[in-house]
Amino acid sequence: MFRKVWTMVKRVTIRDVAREAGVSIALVSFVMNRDHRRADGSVAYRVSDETVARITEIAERLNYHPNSAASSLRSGRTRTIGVVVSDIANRFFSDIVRYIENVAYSAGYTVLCASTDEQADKLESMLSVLTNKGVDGLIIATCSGGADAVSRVVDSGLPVVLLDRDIAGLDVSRVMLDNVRAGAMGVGKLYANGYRRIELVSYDMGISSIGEREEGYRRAMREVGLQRFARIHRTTYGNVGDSVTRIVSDAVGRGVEAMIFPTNTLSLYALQAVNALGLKIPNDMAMICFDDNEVFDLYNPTIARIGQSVEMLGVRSFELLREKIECADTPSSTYIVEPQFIDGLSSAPRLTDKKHTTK
Amino acid sequence: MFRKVWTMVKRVTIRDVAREAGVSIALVSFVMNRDHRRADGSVAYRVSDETVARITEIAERLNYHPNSAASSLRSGRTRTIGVVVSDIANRFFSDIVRYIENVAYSAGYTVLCASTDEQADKLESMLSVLTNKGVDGLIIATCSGGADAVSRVVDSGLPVVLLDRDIAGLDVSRVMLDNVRAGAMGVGKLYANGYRRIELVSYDMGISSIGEREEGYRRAMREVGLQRFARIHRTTYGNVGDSVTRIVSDAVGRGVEAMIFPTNTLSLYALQAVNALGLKIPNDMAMICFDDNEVFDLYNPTIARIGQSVEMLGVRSFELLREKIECADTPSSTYIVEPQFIDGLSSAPRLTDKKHTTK
DNA sequence: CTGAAAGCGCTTACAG
DNA sequence: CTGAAAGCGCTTACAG
Repeated sequence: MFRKVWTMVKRVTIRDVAREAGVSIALVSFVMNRDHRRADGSVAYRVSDETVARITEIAERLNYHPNSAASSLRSGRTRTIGVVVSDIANRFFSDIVRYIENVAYSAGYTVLCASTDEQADKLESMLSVLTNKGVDGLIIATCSGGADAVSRVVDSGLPVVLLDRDIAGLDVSRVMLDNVRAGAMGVGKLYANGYRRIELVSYDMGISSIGEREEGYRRAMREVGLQRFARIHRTTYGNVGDSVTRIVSDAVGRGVEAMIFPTNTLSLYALQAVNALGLKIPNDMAMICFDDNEVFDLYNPTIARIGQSVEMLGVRSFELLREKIECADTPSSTYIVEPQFIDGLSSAPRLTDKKHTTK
Repeated sequence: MFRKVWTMVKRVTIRDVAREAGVSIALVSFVMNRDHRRADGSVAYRVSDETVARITEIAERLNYHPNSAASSLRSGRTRTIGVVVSDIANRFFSDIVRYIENVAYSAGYTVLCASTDEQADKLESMLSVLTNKGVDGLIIATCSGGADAVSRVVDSGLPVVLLDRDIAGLDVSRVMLDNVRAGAMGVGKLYANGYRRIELVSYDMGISSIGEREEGYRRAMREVGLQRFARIHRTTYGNVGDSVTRIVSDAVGRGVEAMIFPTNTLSLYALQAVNALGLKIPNDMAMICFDDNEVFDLYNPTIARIGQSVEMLGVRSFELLREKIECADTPSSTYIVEPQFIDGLSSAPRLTDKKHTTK
């Protein structure tokens, strides 16, 4: 049965090309790889133009395609990278992966995807699958409890870029949002529009982005003298729906004027809660959401949110990874994406007859 | 520089395990692959339990991980599949890819993603990249003009499953929606709720799913005696926004009572148009959308739509592919997903004082 | 500027 | 039940 398959897909090898061209397989190999070598800057180009032309012509005519397993086995490189996120069906990550894919393919790399569902054991198993596959590097959005598994991969010497979520103390490149500023930004906008009792709905998940956004919120509340109103609600990932509704309902009952939902998933549950409770936004409660989703502009009223450039997150994380892969001495670097406030009626200036004091 | 990397990631090889265990490398190989062999049913299990235990224990202790490049080179299999869709950032496809990923990983396969942006030349280049990588099989949502490139891959003997979009005349497995029925379903629901002047907004793109949904619409209109109202508008992919708004505006002006938007992308643009035009749904115009998106339930009014099980699309396409990969003689089969109507207020019974005649 | 040769780490008949 | 040996198709020093 296998023999049948074998003969069907019988590949043209480098040997066939070499024979046809009357040169050695080494020369064919050299010609086929000249682009990569040039990109690396590692090897000088040394074959005459006519030889190159003849060999490439013959390769094309014979329909030669290098066997990448053989190439990988010999060279130790696969030109494949792994991208590990919490869930590729999560719009935030699927957008990023799309940009990574774009730049990776045009750089001659191929992308293996994996989702962790925010579970450390899945992260670990994904990392082991991908490293066994021999990926040249990894872009990782870690999850709570994932630090050890990621550290082990980093220690093995494999190039890693941390995306969106940090792990302290690792010598790796990083691409993340300025989360503290993003958290503070929500407070700033709401404050400027007359809201004072501003609360935050967050996760109890131990990932840096969440923690930093909370920190930004806290600091900003302090800075405008509202620390007495500061309150952070924490929901559990995977069980968010009901608790968000409960939290929002309770908050509105207590006279909370505005709430911030610092991830796209929380934001969607927040809108669901608003609908379920029949709240008038922003009169019953103002809100600022996070990330991007088409619903924010389609909803009535439009939803103000703090966005981050998924394009930059994707493109930069690939670029930083590529540098590490193609030049082992590249020092680690960090790229910080600035949050962008996208206005919406959900945080429109507060309508009120009584004046608020700042104090 | 490379030597440095080499020593850092110096792998434990099968030879080290064999030496440590005092057996041949062949036996180690056999033990390491026993699971896959069992799944194939192709080779009988023949090593004593104690030997297996000893070897696996040693492999674990030495932290042995098989080199998959070597394994692929020798065996001709990579345990990697390629998934080609139009855009992985499109919710419909990212959902499907997520399910494929789930089942693929648990079956020991890894997933390479690629997006075509509905461009045949990108499809072709993606297919060539993925086949060069030596994927064991491909799940393909083709695009307009992609038939030739896909046919060539199929002819090469590589297992292929067509997802969501058909190409006639190919001996491959298929997983698709019952598109004709889905198109008809929209008409049926609207008709039952009193709407008569029902039009369809579609693409001018040559993919089967679109064409079949149009066909279903046309047939259903004929069957309920409304062919005189049947009208299909075609927008151009990549330039949909403005034209949808124009089409909707014009339709409402002509007294059209309901419109069907037969893809998720068209649906989102439709909602944008409705907002831009300030239409009251369903009074100014009823609407039925397609696929799933959180906005449909969050929008006011809620949006009725025709959904398809992305889980089934993903899981089945992997299963059919796997069968083909692991048993070359498996005949092609087709799995049809039934459309599901999910109700919403956007197609609520028509409020009107004048009675409509069916004729 | 070009070639001969070693070898990457496995899997797979085949022989015992 | 187990081992010796060939070889998958490349890349890479090295020699000329």
